[in-house]
Amino acid sequence: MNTLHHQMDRSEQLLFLTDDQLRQGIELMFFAYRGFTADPDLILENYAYGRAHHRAIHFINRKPGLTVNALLDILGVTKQSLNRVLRQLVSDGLVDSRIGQQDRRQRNLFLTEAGITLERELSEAQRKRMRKAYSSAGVEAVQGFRTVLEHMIDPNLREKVLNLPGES
Amino acid sequence: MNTLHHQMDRSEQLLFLTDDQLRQGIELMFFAYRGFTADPDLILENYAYGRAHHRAIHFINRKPGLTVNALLDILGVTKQSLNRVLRQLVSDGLVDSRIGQQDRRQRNLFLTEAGITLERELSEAQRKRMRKAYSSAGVEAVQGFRTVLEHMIDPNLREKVLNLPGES
DNA sequence: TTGAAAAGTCAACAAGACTGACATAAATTG
DNA sequence: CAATTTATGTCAGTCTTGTTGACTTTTCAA
Repeated sequence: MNTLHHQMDRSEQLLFLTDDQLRQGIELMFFAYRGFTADPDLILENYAYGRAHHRAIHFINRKPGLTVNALLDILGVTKQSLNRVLRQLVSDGLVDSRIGQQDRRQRNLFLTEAGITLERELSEAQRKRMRKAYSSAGVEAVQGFRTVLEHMIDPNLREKVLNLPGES
Repeated sequence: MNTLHHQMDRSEQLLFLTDDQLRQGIELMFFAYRGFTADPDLILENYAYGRAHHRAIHFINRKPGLTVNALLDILGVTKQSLNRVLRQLVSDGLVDSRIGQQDRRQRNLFLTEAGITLERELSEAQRKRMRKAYSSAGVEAVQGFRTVLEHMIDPNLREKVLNLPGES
């Protein structure tokens, strides 16, 4: 019902999106995501950590001092789930949890020196793969990649997530 | 050490890839993958199935009659892990496991009518999101998206996986 | 015939999600 | 000020999906 192109809006007609082309995109996402997580996963094994730890470390590094609730919001997991990971990271000395200045109920999360070191090791590996993919694909491809991914994010989260920029 | 661009090859110099741009790509992958799996996940809940079931169903539909070993190879999990899922799907009447014609040790996997129905429901949802993203992004963006993702796949798997085309 | 391969199974374990219930401290509101 | 809400943390139990290791059956191939 897609191949005879009634019912398609203008942009879809321009693209001629067959189910087969869409399926290729779907599989590409599946296999690429596996590649995307492969390098950090290997590193994390040496520390007996998992992806959950990586994600926490990434976003704490990304927005130093963010609160637990803010992190929960970004990660989209329950506080019990995050807490397990966070407790480990704090007791292992990778994350520092400081009582909030304005609101003493809140906890502001920071990476310690050790935390920053691990974050760097993980993100170096991930950037290396991303850099290779970007380089092989070329400038225009990169822009296209970003645009499609942005549109794949849930509309509710899109704004929140794309406006995350903190540091640089 | 990336910002002062020594040590970069030609294509990287052309792209001017800062760590910050790469980090944006990384986060885009994270959030987009979440969107990518969100719709099927909702559907699967109604059947008390998970992503593992979805993946099996997807690739059995993709290459009807493929063997257990071939599926293991694609999915990259242990046979014990796959077997648990497969056993459910077979006993629930979604997958048919037939003794191999040439080699009777093998099992050829097929979707039943019910399996095809569920596959369609799942892939419709996923294609819908993919179609929207593609349409909003435009033709050139789609090509770029595909190119970058292809390069993000593990080099070992890349060939194997991109040459999967079976049906259409 | 002997050994290897394909598939299946049992058992135990771990990570990382979930729900539900409850506790504490601090802020906010009436 | 008292009552309520918010932010965080924790305990306990469950589920899915992955893992290792050991073992069996059937079948093919040398």
